[in-house]
Amino acid sequence: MNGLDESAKRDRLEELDPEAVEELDAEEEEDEHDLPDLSNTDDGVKMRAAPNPNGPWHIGHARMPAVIGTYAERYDGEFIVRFDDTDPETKRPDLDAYDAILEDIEYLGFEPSEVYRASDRLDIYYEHARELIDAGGAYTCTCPQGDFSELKNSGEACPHREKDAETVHEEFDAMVDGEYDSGDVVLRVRTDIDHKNPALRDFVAFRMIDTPHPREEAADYRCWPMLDFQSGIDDHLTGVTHIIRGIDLQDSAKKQRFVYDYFGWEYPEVVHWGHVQVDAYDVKLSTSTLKEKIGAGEYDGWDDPRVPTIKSLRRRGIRGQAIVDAMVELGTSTSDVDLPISNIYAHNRELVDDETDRAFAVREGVRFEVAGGPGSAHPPVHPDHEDRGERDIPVGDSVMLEPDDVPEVGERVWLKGFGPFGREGDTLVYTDESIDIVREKDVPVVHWVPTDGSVSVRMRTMDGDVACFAEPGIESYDEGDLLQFERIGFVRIDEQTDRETVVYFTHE
RNA sequence: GCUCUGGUGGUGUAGUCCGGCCAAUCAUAUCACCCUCUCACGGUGAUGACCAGGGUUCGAAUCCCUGCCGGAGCACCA
Repeated sequence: MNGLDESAKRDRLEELDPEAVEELDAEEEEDEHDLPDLSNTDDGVKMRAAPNPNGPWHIGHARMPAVIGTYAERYDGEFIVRFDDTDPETKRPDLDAYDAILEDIEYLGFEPSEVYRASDRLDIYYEHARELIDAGGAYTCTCPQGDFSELKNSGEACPHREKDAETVHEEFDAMVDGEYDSGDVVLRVRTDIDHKNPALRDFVAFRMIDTPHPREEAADYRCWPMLDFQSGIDDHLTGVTHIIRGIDLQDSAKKQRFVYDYFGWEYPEVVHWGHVQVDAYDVKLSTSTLKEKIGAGEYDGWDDPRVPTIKSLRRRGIRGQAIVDAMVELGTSTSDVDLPISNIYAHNRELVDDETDRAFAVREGVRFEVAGGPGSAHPPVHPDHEDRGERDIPVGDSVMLEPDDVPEVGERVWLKGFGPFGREGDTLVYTDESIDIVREKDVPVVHWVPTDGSVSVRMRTMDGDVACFAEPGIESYDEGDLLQFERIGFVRIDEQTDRETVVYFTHE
């Protein structure tokens, strides 16, 4: 049977056992995935997100948990979070970011099976460095940075490369004990000094940093591992089977394989993906840029609607699932990808539309007296679900319309859920006509609010705040609830006070 | 300069390994129509792509060559 191709196999099976074909089809349907298959999954799947906790996450960061979380579910595996916080100086960790990141992951709908902090594990790295020295795989080097770079580029070893292990041990111990200052000495991995790719030649594994780590538990260490060493050791020790990382780390696996070879370890499967760009924002998707601008007061904080962070999307009422869906659709290709924010919106709309109650709100309301009419309006809570009941909007002497919806004198308009009106001067006069005028005469149907009793709303959008009035009744919603302002878009109730309701605009 | 690595509609993706079933999949986007007391949701339809040029072949998105364009690394950042 193995000599046959898929379709021939299927045809043959069809003859022998039609039911089995149906089962096969059902299985295939379940097997359809947005993400490509992982290779080598027989021994399980364990992946990791290894963020540097130097700030809360922007939208691009959501891709890692989205994809590895999805893979973990698909292969019945797991994923861990490891904070790669081994640079107390130039990429200094932000103490609040550890929990902020874990919250973001939870909001996206995933739970890591384990959480590590590299800064808790220095002794483990030292231990492995010593083993590596014993294996002849590392040496201490006091070359000035520029000098080594020149030697390296011409494929020449530096004089320190042939030191005996004993000396290297002594010097490394002194590094660990903090007896050197920043820049004085490093521990290098002995790779291949004339490897054709200069990027892989004898890279740095440990260096000295004078600035104490912000975490108290790690503040006494001065000898810090570099990413390629630390991450390589940890991936093996924590049982990671599959690594996904950016194309900027394309050489990491190649560097780390030298270390793995010294230890006799097997390297995990690796997938590289490109960068994600999200449209619709003026700011770069960069933690340090955001930190700077927020610090300078250009934005209100990490959840300002104008800022491309996960916290911002969350506050706007976008479901974590919508972000995950959009990210998973991007796949894992090595080229850079553009993610239109509208894609996240489309997924969100699909998730929330059916269960979100409707309400009226007008921006820049134009006031009209009303004459006649039923005195109160009863539009449905949701047009597709009569069983959810109807709203009750008492109408006093006047209503407000949006400027675009104001009819000309003599024209008619249908106030949604209320009835037909004709404009006479600045008064809307009830005409008591049937809905046929909408169906047959193209009378526009518009939303509105009563002047009396409507609620002052501040709607925060990506383009700034908009003052609105919303129908009475929205006070009864809780903070965190979603609403659809009919003909405007979805909003999330952020804050209810006596004076006003603050909502965040989600999307149309 | 050296070394990696890519290029399918506006966007993302399938197909590329093992050439034909690809006049190229699906989603989103945009437009139109239908439904509708929302411009939401839903339905129907339309728009729109194999980077370029050569070669191999009966046949190329797929293989080969050249070119063009892009991304990344060559840090005591992650």
